[in-house]
This record gives sequence, C-alpha cells and structure tokens, in this order.
Amino acid sequence: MRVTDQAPSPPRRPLTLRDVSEASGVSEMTVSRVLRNRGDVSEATREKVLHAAKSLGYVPNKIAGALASQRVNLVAVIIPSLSNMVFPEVMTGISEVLDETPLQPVVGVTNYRPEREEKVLYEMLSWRPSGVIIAGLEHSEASKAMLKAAGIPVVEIMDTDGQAIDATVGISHRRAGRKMAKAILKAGYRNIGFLGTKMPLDHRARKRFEGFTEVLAKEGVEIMDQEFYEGGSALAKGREMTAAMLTRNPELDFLYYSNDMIGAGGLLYCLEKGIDVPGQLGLAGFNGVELLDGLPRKLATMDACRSEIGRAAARIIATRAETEESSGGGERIELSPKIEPGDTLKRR
Amino acid sequence: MRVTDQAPSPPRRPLTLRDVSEASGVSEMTVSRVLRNRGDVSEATREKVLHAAKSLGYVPNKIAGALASQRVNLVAVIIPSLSNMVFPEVMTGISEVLDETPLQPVVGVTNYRPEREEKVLYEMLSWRPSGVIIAGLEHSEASKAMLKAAGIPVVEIMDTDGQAIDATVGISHRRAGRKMAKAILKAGYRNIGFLGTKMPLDHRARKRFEGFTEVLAKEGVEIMDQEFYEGGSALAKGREMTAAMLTRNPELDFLYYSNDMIGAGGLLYCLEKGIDVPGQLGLAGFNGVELLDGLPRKLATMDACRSEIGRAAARIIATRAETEESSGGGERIELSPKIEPGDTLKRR
DNA sequence: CGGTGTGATGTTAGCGCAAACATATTGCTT
DNA sequence: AAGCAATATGTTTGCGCTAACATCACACCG
Repeated sequence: MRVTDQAPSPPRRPLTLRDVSEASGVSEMTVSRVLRNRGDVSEATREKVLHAAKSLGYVPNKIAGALASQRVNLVAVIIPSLSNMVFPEVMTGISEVLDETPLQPVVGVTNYRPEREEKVLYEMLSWRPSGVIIAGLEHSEASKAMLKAAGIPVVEIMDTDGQAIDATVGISHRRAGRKMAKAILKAGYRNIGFLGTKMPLDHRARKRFEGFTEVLAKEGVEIMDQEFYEGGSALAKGREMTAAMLTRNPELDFLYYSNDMIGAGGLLYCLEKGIDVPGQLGLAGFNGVELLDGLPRKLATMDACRSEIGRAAARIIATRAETEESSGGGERIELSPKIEPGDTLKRR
Repeated sequence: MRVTDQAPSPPRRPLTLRDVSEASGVSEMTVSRVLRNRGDVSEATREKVLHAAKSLGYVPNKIAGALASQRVNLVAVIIPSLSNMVFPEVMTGISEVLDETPLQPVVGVTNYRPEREEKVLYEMLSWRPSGVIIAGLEHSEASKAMLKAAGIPVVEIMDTDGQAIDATVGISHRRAGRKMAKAILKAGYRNIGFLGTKMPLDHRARKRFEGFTEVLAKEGVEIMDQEFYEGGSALAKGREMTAAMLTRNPELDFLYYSNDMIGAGGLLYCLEKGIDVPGQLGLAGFNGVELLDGLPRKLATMDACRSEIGRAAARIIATRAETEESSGGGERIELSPKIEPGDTLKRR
C-alpha cells in the first residue's frame, strides 16, 4: 500500500474504484462498501480506504453505480419558469424535504410551452429518475403517455382542478378565484376590472379567472374591463395597464390582478396618483410573495401555499421511494389558500 | 415483426433496446443507431424501428448510454441562490446557448454556504458532467481540488477579482464599487451611507464595498454610516434600514445599497416621506434588475451583465466540448458594467 | 466473371460499479 | 481441539448501452 498525500498530478485517465482499490490494497468491492457505508468493514480498512480515496481525489461514478444498482436517486422537477418568484419557493420546499433523504432534485424548465415540456420530460425520464414532480395538470398526450409508462411516482403540483395522472398537490385555482370574488363583492365593490397575463398558456391564471367571473355572474356583476400582457417587467406592466384601464374606465372601483407583481405595479401607480386605496379603488393580487411586505401599503392577496406544496410533493415521492414497490399512488392533497386582505381590500 | 399500436400495458419491467429490437426485427445495434441518428440505416428499417419505439413508448436509458460511450452531455451549474433574480437570469443566458448544443444544464444551489457548495459539487461531479459553471472565485480547498482534478472545463462566473481555476467570465466587483464611488463623488455627494447584506458569505458584495470605500478614502471621504441585514424580504429590509439610518444620521446625502431590491425599498421609503430624491438624498443600487422599471422613479444602478455572463460561460463549455481534447483553457472574459444613473444619482 | 468498393447490418467486448454469492479469518463454544 | 458462528473480504456476473470491428449483400469495373 502506497498512499501519497500530495495533490494528484493532472489525471489523464479518470479515476475508478480500481485506482482506489490498488492504492489501498483491498478489493474494489471493499472500497465500494466503504464509500457507501454498506456492509461490515473493519475500522482499519475503512480508514485506509477513505484515506486513499481522499488523497487521490476520487469521486465515485454515479453513472456506473446507478446502472449496476438499478437505482437513481434523482427526482425530476419540471416547472414552467424560474423567474417569477413562485417556483423558486416551491423548489425550496422540495429541497427541504429531499435533503433528509438520499434523493436529489433536478430541475427542468419549460417556459410554459407544451412542446418544451415534452422534450424536457423525455430528457429527464431518460435518466430514469425515482420520481417526477411536474407543475400543472395540463400536458400533451405524448407527455401524459410518457408519465404513465414511466412506472415511477408522478406528482402534479400547483393545481387540483382536473384529472391527475397519479398524485396531486395543490390548490384549486377556480375556487381561489371564486373566493376572491366573494370577498370583493362582500366588501361592496361592484365595478371590477381584471388584469393578467395572456392566458392560453397559463392554465392556473385562467382557472382563477373563470372561478372569479363565475361568482360575479351569479351576483349579476360583469367584469367591467380586462387587459392582458405578455413579457416585460411585470411591475412596469402592472403600472401601465392600470393607468390605461383607469383612463378608459374612471368609474372602476376594484382591480383584480392575476399576480402580485403586476398588482404591486398597480398599487404604486395608484398611490402616486393620489387615488384613495381602498376607499375609491380596491386592489388584489395573487400569490402572497414576500416582496409585498416592503410596499408602502400591503396589497390584498392570496397565499398559494407554494413551499407547502413543494414539501408535500417531495414527501410523497420520498415515501414511495422508501416503501419501494409501487405501493400507494393517487394521493390527492388540496390545500386551502387564505385571503390576506392587507390594506387594499376593505371599503372604508 | 409484430408491432401493436395500442397503449402499452402497465410495464412491469422497464423497456430496453432489446424490446425495441425484438418488436422491430432488427439488432439492438441498429435500433441504437436509428435512435441516435448515427451511421447508415436504410430508410425502411429506420421507420420500422421508429414506429416500434414509439408504439412501445420506449425512452432510451442515458445512464447506460453514458457509461458505454463515456460521454455525459450535462453541464453542472452551481449557484448560490435562485431567489434573488440575478441567477435566474444567468440561467437563462446559459440555456439559450446550450439549447443549440447537445449539452444540458443541471443546477445545484449552495445557499452561499461553502460546505453546501462542496457537497453539491461532489454530487454533480459524480455524474461526470462535461463541464462546470460555478459562481464566484472563492471556494473551499476541497472544492478547488475537486474542480482541478475533474479534468473538465470549469468556468467561474460573476467575478473576476481573484485567482481562477480555469476560465472566468464576469465583472470586477471591486472596479464596479470604485466606479460607483467616483460617480457619486462627481455628482457632489459627500455624506455617504452604505447598506447591504451581511457579507462574510457574499464575496462579490464585499468586493464592491471594498472598491467603493477605497475610492472614497482617496478623496478623503469616509463612509458616514453602514448597516447590514440578513434574511427576510429584501424590499422591507431596505425600507427599515433606510428609516433607521436616516434617523440616526439626518445629514446623510447619499445611500449606496448592495443590491437593487433593498435599494428599491429605500427609494419607496424616501418617496413616501417626501424626501427630495436626488436633490436632498441620492440613491444607488446594484444589478440592474428588471423590477426597477416599474418603480415610480428609476433607481440608479449598475448592470451586472447577468445574461451575457451566462451566455459567455456556456459558449466556453460548448466550444471546448466540441473541440474535444482539453484544448484551450484559461479563458478570461471581463465584462464592463455601466452605470445607469436613473433618476436618483444627480444633484440638481 | 472474379475483384473491390459501398452501404447496411450484426457481433463482441467492455464502460464502472454493485448484487449475490463464495470464501477466508477470527473468536468462541463445548 | 474440533466445530461453528459471526465478521470481514473477495469473486463473479451483469446492468443497458455503444465503439470498434466483422460481415454481408449487392453493384460496378475492366
């Protein structure tokens, strides 16, 4: 056994178990056992091996390990976007839970495009992950087929309005829209405007809108004006759209925004213009992003339970991965978002 | 040859090349060739195979493929955080470039903790990626050793002030700090306060601060007050810290924030309090986040060239992956951030 | 009409590791 | 002192795929 403590010279050939095995004078199998804390190994060899591995700078090859053991401790997480504050928080929840397990999340981003989703999913599945967490219930036929055929736990998150493939964790956006509509009506507002993203791709925003208008309709109230945007700084868009809409319809007394960011833009605009919020004009957004805490006035919103969704989804995957065997399945967790009225949803 | 077009029944055993091979009546090798578009395959067999693969719902096993071909088309991207707007934009730049290559980014998040970084790096390297893009130049000795020993392209991004392992793409934060200091002095401000994150972990913020104070010192100006925060909503923290600092030192005439988010909080506070910005008090942040566009007044800032950094880093990896052989190496790209004076950095 | 290229396909071997089983080595019992 | 657990280590095999080479069928040449 020869172990030098010097930094390894530029390694032409990547290191393998065999190198560690030779350096420490035991078989590859024993090295493997030490490195995975598996089986009985005497303290002496254990240290010998660890020392050799460390001084060589050996990093195990998971590709080979995964192939041999038929176990890949990855969880595919497929989300539409990273840049809107909501998914990072979901990710945080997921990591929190997976950190306590051997599982590891791998993120794929679809940019709200179904064909992207299909491609990302295919790529991910080709690594044979232990589970999939995917945003939304709307997927292409091909994507659904892949998910079903994969034979691994699938958790669709964020949304519960629809047909799940396997498990679901989320909130009902339709219900959320309804809830907000009721609160707004109850506060006495009647001339309501809606501002949001262009929705063909954002199913959850669409469902909120549907639930929202449904309740209004029941009360004989109709949306007075609506406007949709795409791209750009959400804060700036919120400002612009609000200005435009209020100019068009000065008699508006409430604006419902499909997300907090544009809502915040609207709020800033109103405060600037000296509009009496919430007396003359009420405002509400959606998501409950932390950002709102710093605004001059707290925007009414609804918490989307993002990190809890992440945690619950990860727990499902982790549990099923442990209990091995495709036991269970079909879990359905619907969380209830609560309205946070803040300072912008109450008639004075 | 039998190919049924029905949806595959619940697959007990995951599909392999052999299944497709049997279903299409050709050898596994030919199937492999078809699926990878490699080598000569007649149009007839090609279609036969594609059809079989599709109707079975076969997804190739990259684990096995990677092991056999000794090629893993993954790029490890290691960043401190996803929740602060800066890294998502870097990611976008990276994806943009890698999308045109067979390479695929895989993200790891360190939460600014060196021991996390070490662990994440180890995990990533154990998948034998084709390259590493990692934020910052400061890493633990162990991390540096791993990166050197990995024998793959390593691009350290965001920062150029320091010793790189291999390639670097970024800006000089020290220089950025200096530049801002000069601009502030030139505009005639003298009573300057600094607000930022607790810095032991955020090296780039620290370097900006160092550059900043260095220039001030040369002009005989000393920071009048400074305050650091940790955690919480950055916007709210900016507001609070600004309030506290202005109360302590009413004679302050400029506040330099280590990021735009707390800067925005400060700006909102000042506007609310009717403070004359930038006449009585100037403000500046750092990053050039899109968010600022929606603020009532545009905060002075400095663009950190985030997406360009991502693109350049990805290009380096992609190029080296193509040209095979560890050709090249040691590329160093220093971008020059420009001051965007906005509305808050000019004495009237 | 045998030689010789050119596509199209098949065969063999092995990537690096871990599961399963086989074999030492030790201490302890009776 | 033989027998038998335990514990500690080694050997064999194969995961699913691809590189490299081997083979085959055919067309085209002089």
